[in-house]
Amino acid sequence: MKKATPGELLRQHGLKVTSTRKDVLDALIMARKPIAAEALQDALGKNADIATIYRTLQTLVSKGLVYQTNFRDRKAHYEYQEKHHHHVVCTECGTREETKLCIDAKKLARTFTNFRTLDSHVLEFFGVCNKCTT
Amino acid sequence: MKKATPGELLRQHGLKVTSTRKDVLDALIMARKPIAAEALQDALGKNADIATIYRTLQTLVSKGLVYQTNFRDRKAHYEYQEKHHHHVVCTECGTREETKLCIDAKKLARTFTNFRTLDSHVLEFFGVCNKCTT
DNA sequence: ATCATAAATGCGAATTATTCGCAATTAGAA
DNA sequence: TTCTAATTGCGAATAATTCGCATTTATGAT
Repeated sequence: MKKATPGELLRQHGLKVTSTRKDVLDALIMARKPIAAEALQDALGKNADIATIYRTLQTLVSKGLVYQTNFRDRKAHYEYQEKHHHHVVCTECGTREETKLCIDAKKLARTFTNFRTLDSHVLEFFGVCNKCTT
Repeated sequence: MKKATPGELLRQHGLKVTSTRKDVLDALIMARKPIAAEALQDALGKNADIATIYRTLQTLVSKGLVYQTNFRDRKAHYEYQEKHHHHVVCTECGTREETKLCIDAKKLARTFTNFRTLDSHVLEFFGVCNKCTT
């Protein structure tokens, strides 16, 4: 199957298709990495209002289309979630890399929590990258 | 072995023992749950400056004495890390509960990342609690 | 114990990320 | 096409966190 367009993705998730939403989602897909709201605005060439961007991001996160995380740098980062994954952050230089390292939360939810189901999780690793270690 | 006092903990981690640091660490130990900087100041009876509290928290986090996380509510939460654990957050009512559900990052680091070692990780689960589900 | 010094603190002000209120616009159902 | 609820844009407001700098303090050496 070919990849869905931003508009199709929005529709599939029961969202009204507006140009801002398409633009934001498209920029997130292009970025291929976690990106903060302001950087997203830059990517959009200032064509979008920052408050609208924040509202749009909230919406996308609530639908599971976008992964929201934070790297201990006081701002939220957003990433289009094509396939689920997490990151390793270097506490020295801030470099981030993707990792497949993950946890099967859904399967373990009932054993380890009182929640019936878990919708999502945030998982980020911190360490010192090889460049900074030497 | 009996539990170390805040002062001893600080010394063990190579930190200067100051009264603010002892107070902050003590308040965190008493809290027994994640707490934001401002709430910590309240717990301290306003006796400590908020900027100092933030600096102290950074220090404690960098030494691994304190776990810093965020629950998608725009502020950082800090918790004394006596034994390692994480949380499940209800996206409806904000309730948080502890969970033992975790991942053995150190063991898996070399297989899944290019980092030699991982110092810490943030892991938080989001779902809808039983009260809000019904 | 006293001293010297680097580290930690307190204060106020500055930043910066994020949200709010409201009027104007727009997507999608009828 | 029309109607209506949802979305947007704008400006201003909040709230969390950090900064600069003068003052104080903990600790190691004398």
